[in-house]
Amino acid sequence: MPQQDKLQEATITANTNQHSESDRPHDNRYNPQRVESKWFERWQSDPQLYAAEEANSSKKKYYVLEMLPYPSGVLHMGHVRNYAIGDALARYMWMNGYNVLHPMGWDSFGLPAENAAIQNNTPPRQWTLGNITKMKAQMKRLGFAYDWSREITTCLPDYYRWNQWFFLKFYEKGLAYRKKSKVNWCPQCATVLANEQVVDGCCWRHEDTLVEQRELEQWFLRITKYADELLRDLEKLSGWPEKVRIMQRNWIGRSEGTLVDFKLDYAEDRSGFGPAGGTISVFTTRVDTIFGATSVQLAPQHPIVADLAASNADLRAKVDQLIAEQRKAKEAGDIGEIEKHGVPTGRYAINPFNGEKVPVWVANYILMDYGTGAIMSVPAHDERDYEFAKKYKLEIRLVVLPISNDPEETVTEPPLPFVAHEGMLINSGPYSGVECADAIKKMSAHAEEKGFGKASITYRLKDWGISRQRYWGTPIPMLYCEKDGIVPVPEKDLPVILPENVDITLVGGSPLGRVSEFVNGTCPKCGGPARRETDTMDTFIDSSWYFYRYTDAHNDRAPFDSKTAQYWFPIDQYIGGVEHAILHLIYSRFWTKFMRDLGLITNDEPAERLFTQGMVIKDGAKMSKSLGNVVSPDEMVARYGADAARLYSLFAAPPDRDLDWQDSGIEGIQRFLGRIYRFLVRNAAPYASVETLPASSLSPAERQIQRKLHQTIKRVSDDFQGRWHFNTCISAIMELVNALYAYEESATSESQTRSSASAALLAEVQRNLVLLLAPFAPYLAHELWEMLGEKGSLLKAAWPKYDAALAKEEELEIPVQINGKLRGRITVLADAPESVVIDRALADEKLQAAIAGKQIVKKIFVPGKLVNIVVK
RNA sequence: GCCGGGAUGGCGAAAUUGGCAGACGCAGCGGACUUAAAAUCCGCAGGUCCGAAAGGACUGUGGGGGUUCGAUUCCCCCUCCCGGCACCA
Repeated sequence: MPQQDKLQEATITANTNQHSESDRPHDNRYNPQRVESKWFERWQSDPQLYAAEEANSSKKKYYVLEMLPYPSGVLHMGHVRNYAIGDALARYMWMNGYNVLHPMGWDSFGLPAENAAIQNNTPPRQWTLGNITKMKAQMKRLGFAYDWSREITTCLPDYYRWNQWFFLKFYEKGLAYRKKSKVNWCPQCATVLANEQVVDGCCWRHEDTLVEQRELEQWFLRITKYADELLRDLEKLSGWPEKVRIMQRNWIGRSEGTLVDFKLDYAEDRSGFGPAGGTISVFTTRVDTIFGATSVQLAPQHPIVADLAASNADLRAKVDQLIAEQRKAKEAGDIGEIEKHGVPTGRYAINPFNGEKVPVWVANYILMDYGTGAIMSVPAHDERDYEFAKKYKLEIRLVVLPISNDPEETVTEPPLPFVAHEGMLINSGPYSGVECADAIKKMSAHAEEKGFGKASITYRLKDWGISRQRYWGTPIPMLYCEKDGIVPVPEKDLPVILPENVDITLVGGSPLGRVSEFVNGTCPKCGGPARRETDTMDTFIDSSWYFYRYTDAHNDRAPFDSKTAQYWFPIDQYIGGVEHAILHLIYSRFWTKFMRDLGLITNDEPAERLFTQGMVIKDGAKMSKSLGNVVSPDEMVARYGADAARLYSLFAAPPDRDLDWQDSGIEGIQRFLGRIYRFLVRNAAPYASVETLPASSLSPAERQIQRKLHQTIKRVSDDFQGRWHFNTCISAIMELVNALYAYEESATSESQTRSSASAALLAEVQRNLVLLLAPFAPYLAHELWEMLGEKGSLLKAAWPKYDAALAKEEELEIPVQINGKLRGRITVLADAPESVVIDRALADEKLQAAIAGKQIVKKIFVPGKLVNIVVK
């Protein structure tokens, strides 16, 4: 990747310790800066350290991926947490003998680079690449084990050319198309604004300039073609959080219903149809209630409304008012709370089921971008229609009655609106007496037979508009020729390079449109002049397939090699913020399905398992500059070390929950690391035997340490396999260290010389302690590994195994309850049978006193847990 | 409004299958070391009450009810907080 070489290699100013005496190898004070800078240097000198093996490796593969960051210039604590989780997992998998792929890259196109360019007069490319250099250095300093040889940078041509290649494939397959669509337009800037740049309906840069809605031709990707599969395959994603699957399901929003055509009635005025024609197609999930339809409601932007208003200035003004109300509500984010308004058009439409004429209205609560932008209004059986009909005194006609469980009972009129689906039709011509569900089927079939409608499925999901009138993005590889129309750039001419030195500070239209050498192209068909597409692609394109590129990052003939991707995919574990639950993760799934249909891959889904970590908050709020509660990772690393920063972000809360950052908490973690360090400085000894010491050769105190060790290995291993509560893993390791301190104190007070067994045990415990620590605090673990005299790589040292027999307690203190209340404790052998334990409990003096004079009703024994004596 | 998630000491949290609530850590208090402090090491610690103490009683996981020998955990109702979606026809 030649472009990568232009990036300055990370230069690091790891704080080297000023006190030179601390260069003594076994200074008994833990100095994170000394330890970390030493290992940092070593790790930098080995670029192959974290490299994944080739796809033909005989080892089992494991692909662990954290969402790639936008290179804003600084890492924040949310990143640290995300990457600490992934890094711990990657290291754990390495130690378990897997061929691990753990890559990192940069989602480096996007608006902030343009804003920075305008503010600081720095070209977007320079600004972005500079930020990448800074953040890469931060990541390296934090000790994350990435295979940097696979690094991808989406804003560089060797990556984005494949965006263009994919776009051509979408176009080829008819899945990329152009259509007119509304955009936010600031007349002052003469450019398009993203939704988040519209503040209170005005431009973010021109506070008193109202943003207009303009219709522009835009490129769309036909994600709706996959809507059904995207929905269906959610079932397969058992390794994804239920929350994310539900969010995606709602986002796709599949809705079964019926399309019904209402013809405009022109009996009185045959002056005719406008361009939109004379048919209003409505979508309804309740076609069974159509005999109760007493009006048709159109969205204010409906084309038929435009026709009707064309010759009616009064109507036009009222409709414009409705549009304004709707837009205002949408911007305020409460379209659901909008006060319903409507205006009658004065025209009528004909209900094809009964030939009835119903008035046609325009209403501000009808959305043009859902369904057909038109509904039939059934006030008796819909909340919204009811509210509207009450307000405008429209007819309310009951056509469904509840079904009584008791056939004898006379059915009374239900309170309105009656929206339940369980009911029976009345006043519905031939369908009276039919139950709702049945009626929907019959009436849909009837509509289709008669040619005025059909059963239909509507999705909330819309096609993906990918055009951005922006500079810093992937150029869309299309040409417009006077003669040949829209012509794709031939594959061999890719990439269409984003020009440099474009003045984006000027307002007025798309920046690329002002670069004549870019705009003026040649039609590949006729050789004549052609205008290049000047829009760029949405940056979500970049992140929709980047994880495939990691498997074969330097391929210059294809986005990646299919066989290689097949080896690595699906991603075994994907980790990122829940804020990407919908857009990024739905686009990624869509892209995967499209690539599968192209024959590039064989997997249906990109990621087997998904983990969404919680946010990092401070003082009860998300960290933000405006609140002044931002904690800087650099500062934490400088003060406490990378290990402490990482360990704390894992310790303070389970990874899936929000983490409340407390500066005092990280100090405690640093103390803990110091405790381990000092213990090993005092006790480090080479581990000679591979065999675990037999329990019989140990004293009770030693046996207790051995037991604690095996319990700790079990707890940490189980969590990696299961629920990922690293906070409890770390507390388990703390408990082990505390036990070692207690043991050390008791041992030194008892005798000055240690038995050979206890020396061997201590060596075994320390070695395993370092192994357990390795995924969480790699710097210190490596230092201690060396201190123990170990020669091999800690990264690939075998993860410790526990012995269930050694982990088992021999004696247990069991609580004894009387009527469920704790009344005493007895100590019994772990495997003591029920009779023995109950007898012991009953024999206990204190318990006898509590039972005295009462009758024992029941004795409950839960092995290893408790005894409960129920008395009267 | 709908869909998720959550509420446990002064604070972050733990309790993995209905079985000793508060592990581990922070802050706090006491002690050791020190001329002193920092650092370190050891100990105490949910609340209320009784007791000189050892110890004991009661109470306690947002609120109310239920199931159970036993509920932080299961069921019903309610309150508040966080996130997502929202006139979706």
